[in-house]
Amino acid sequence: MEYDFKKIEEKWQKAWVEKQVFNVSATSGKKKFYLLEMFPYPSGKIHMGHVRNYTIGDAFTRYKWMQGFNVLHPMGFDAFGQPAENAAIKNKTKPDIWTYKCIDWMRQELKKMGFSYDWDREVSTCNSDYYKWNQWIFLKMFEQGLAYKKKSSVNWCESCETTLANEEVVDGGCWRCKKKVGQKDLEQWFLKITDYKERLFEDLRQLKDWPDRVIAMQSNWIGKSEGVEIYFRLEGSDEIIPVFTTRQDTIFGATYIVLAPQHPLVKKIISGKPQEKEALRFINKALKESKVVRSAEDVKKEGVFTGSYCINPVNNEKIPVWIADYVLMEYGTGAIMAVPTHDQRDFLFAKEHNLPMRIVIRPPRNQDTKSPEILTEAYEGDGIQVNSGQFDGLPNQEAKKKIAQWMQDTGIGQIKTHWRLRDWLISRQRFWGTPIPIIYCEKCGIVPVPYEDLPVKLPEEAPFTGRGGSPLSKVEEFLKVSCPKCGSGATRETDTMATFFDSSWYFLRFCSPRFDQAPFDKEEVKYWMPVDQYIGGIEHAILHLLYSRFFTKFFKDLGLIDFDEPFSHLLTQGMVLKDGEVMSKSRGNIVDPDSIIKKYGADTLRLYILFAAPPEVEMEWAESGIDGAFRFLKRTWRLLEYSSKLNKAPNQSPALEKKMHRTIKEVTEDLESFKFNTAISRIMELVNEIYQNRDSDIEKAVKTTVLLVAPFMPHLAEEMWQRLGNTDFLIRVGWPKYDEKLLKEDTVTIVIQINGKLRSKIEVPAGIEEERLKELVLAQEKIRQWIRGSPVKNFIVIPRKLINIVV
RNA sequence: GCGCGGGUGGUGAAAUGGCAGACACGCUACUUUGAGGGGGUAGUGGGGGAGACCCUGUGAGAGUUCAAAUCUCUCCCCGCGCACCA
Repeated sequence: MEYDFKKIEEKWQKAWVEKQVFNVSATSGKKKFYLLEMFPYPSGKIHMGHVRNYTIGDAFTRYKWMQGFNVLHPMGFDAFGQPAENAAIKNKTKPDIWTYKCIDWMRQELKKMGFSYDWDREVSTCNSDYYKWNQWIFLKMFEQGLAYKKKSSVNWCESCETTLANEEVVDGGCWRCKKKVGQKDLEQWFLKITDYKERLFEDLRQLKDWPDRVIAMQSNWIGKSEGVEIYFRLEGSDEIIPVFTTRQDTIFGATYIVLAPQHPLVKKIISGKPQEKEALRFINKALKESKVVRSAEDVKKEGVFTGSYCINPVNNEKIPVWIADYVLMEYGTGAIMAVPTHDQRDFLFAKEHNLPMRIVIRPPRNQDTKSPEILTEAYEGDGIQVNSGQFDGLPNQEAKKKIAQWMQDTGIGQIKTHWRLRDWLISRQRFWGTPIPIIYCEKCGIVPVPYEDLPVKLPEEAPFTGRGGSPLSKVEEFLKVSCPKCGSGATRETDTMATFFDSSWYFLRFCSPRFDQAPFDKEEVKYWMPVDQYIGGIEHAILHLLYSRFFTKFFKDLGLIDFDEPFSHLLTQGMVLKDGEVMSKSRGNIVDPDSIIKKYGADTLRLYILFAAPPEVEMEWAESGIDGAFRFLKRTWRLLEYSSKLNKAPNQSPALEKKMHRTIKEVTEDLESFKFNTAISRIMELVNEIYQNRDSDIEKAVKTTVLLVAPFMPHLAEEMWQRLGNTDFLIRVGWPKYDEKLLKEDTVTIVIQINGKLRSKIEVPAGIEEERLKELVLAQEKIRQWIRGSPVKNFIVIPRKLINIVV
């Protein structure tokens, strides 16, 4: 009875589809569970990262089914994006043809893994019946003033001829083509996510079942900080330069201020100064650089003196005004007060350019506050105020509050809350995305496309040359329209939406994927949402999750839903590495899941990937581990042979029964916290125990084993279940239960330590009294020799576990 | 630079204050009269010992504790994220 995985896997994959076992509908009275994995970009082939993500999700889905939940587990494709356009340029094909081919391919591969998806709910974001609702949502946002246009200096990739969000710039280069990114001024569409900053920040508290790490990243990204805006007057002028700081306690140590190169006052300040030429050269150079300049270690702190001075309002000191590219126009007021003694970046800059310093906070152990020149680095910690006028002697945290209030009272500054979060640029000068449903009319201006005219469809044909902006702008029949308001000639917006827009609400679409009255059916969403368990890569910890949270809050405000947060539980899985590196085409270290499936079957791949490491951490791909997984499958399979001999077998072994119940308990607990690796190892132990007891009645234990492995290796489990004489699909069979009474042990082994070192063990009745235990231990020959008459200073008893004798 | 993870045998990893290395991979020996990534049994952190056993050991160092892989501090290294965030 060979284990023919190919035949078995095909058989059950077919059966699941034919009997529609994973097709669900909202059924009131039935407890629901919505499990979602981040849908893939259809690049063509699935990679190990997908396999890991979806295997984790599938195992949990099947477990939830067996627990009696009505489980929604959908799959779709995040199908818009630049690779399709690049493929069109390169291969003289069309983005839609390329994309749909890739989707077909990937769907095939996902099916071969035996994942429990309700395929009837599949969506692709590039279908007009999906992106129509992107446009609908955009129009709603436009009505609310949440979608607006502004001119803004954006990252511009010459190679891709497109704007890039800051998020899309990696090491000063385009995140796709890696080429250097410059800047360009364009009228762009933005979404006013900043209107939601308080709620996005406050509601993080609701997300108790998200990893702390992700909460921390989101929190830092939104970046609420309380501080003071301080007003510096330009010397010999009425011009005021506002500066935001959270370190107002260091204001007496501000020895210069620095403006961003884009600061509006820069040109005025330098004009007519001897430094003007040099300053202009520096500014022009800085403006050409992309906005995202990440500090490499060897990057010098570059900057120039403007020739102007301003007045530090707390002590009327005249301090120089500099320009430097380490100050960003986008953050704060585009100007900073520099305190080199207490900010490391300012310190490095001051050293480089020979600027003055003053210590204003004394570290707890350091008395010398007169010689800043001997410092080797800035002191950023807490301490006592010095050289700070009336605030001398106060602990700086206390001074922080007092100084803020004093500034507010005297008008030197104003207490302000500052947020880091900026509005979201969604315009893309690309073809393969959702057209922004806006029309420009010479008479009426910006006119939204009427709802009844949606969707604004992408044209069938467009020239894909890769040059000179978006292909859409060259398609006449798309471009030329009549104004919906006045009927005169007008043109369409040719920008398309960033694909993050598409994925910010797909989890809602899955609840009613064919609904044609609105993006989603309120009633369906009411039943299924929120997503009970969301699973995906850590790389989406900020943007995708933040945007999805933003959309959810927006829908709530529209009255379409009644919850604040879309994802109750979040699991971020680790990456799959090969030889310590991420698998990638460029590194040439990709292991194709398909080749593993051919050789060993999907169940083996699933088992291996779950067994190799806990889901949250990176896992190292080691092919040798596959053999072990394959062996375990065959070993489990062979249990059938022994169970066929069952009839003759005498009673069940009590030890085996005990092990069985213990295993059920442990596996259940492990699954609840996604510890698949230890869950599997416990099942392995149970199987080992069955083999030890194969001469007794093992029927119950084998059946239990089949149920326990069902989430991990479902094809094999279904086949075994059937051969054991059952007819139900496993997801409809209840998850096994354990008997608490059988878990109790009559005796326990207690470890005996002397001075913390393991010296002996003793087996005693489980309920033994402490005094009796003490007697027994001290009577042990070995223990007597170790103690050798020294007085026992301490005798620590940890019930049922351990004794430590201190002598 | 900032933020977040992590460092345990030859390998993937267990153990989250209480027996370090569960479960696997690999390796070694034996075994099964049928080879080719078959099954079974035993062994396997390092050092010492014929042996019962002993010493030692979780990146380095210090601390807390009866007891530390686990908690605290300093340092080193690796990975990931980021908008030099004032």
